[in-house]
Amino acid sequence: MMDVKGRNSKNSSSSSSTTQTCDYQDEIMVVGDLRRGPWTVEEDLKLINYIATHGEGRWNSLARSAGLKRTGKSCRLRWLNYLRPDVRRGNITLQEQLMILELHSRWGNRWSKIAQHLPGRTDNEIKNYWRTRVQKHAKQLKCDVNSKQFKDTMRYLWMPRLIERIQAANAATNAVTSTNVSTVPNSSFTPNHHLTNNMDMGSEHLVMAQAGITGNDYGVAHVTTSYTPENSSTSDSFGTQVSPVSDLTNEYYIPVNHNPNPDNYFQAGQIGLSESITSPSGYFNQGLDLHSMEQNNPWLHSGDTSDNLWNVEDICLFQQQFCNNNNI
DNA sequence: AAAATTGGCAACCGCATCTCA
DNA sequence: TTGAGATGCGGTTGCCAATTT
Repeated sequence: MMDVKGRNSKNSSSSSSTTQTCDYQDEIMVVGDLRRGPWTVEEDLKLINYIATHGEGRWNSLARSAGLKRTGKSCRLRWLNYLRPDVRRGNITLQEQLMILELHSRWGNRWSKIAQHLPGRTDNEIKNYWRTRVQKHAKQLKCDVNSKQFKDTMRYLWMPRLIERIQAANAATNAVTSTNVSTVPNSSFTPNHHLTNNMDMGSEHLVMAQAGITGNDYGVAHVTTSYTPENSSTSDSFGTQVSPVSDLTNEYYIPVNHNPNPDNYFQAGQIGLSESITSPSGYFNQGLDLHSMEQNNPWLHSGDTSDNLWNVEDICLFQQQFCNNNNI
């Protein structure tokens, strides 16, 4: 592939190695036959029409055949990240945020893999979300995004809070739609139902179901247990507990098996989201009162669905109590 | 009101892996 | 088996709008 640098690149050495001259045209750099930079509507239409007729794949020849003066890579990226009809745009929902946090804690920066569990979201979008939102919080805390401190904060404060807000939203939705329950397909999650599907529902299913997203192929959830003070303070053989703060009753699994291979996590469906949002050593029973924290933080109820789920004061309080409770 | 800073995001790059002749 | 081209992935860049100073 021709190694050319566009206007976005600081490195101009490569372009000087080419024999072509640069010519700004409609604010888009043109090097030889190749255009770079933002796509025009015309180019988008060309790409859409070509793919509609011939399908996607073989991007280099596609670019040529479609009459696009772009690299194959550029065409592919444009299609996958922007033009594809099933690309979801707009704000990342609470459920999606929860999924991203959960999956990232498990897989790290495997954006593509994470994106597979967020229908319609691209790896690029998730990556951008992580960098702009999540890393921002790490920066505020003056800690590394990969540090245990930050991960703990994320897991024990941010994620439970997300769940609470999802539940709150669901409760409001259910209140509105409760008179029309019969219209909900059986694939949707219904609280207080003990459903059976051999535990084959992964966490994305749980979140989807919990979010009340219907009409998908996720099947039926298997909900096995409810939170009680007893089981909240004791762990199963995998140390799994449920946070009473989040009141996960009926909404998350208590895992019964452990699959050591993260790649098989969802396929096996043996471990639910609960594993990642549960508390260490019954932590939530030891005195942290997130509800009182919320009462002191009215902004938490602002209705913002982005990332105002916690602030630095929250986190400091959390960390202080965490250390106290664990004699750190 | 203007300048500086920040945040969000599209698009690019290099590298690794896959595919196929 | 091998090598060239295609594809996919994660990291990075830089534009631009919004916000702050």
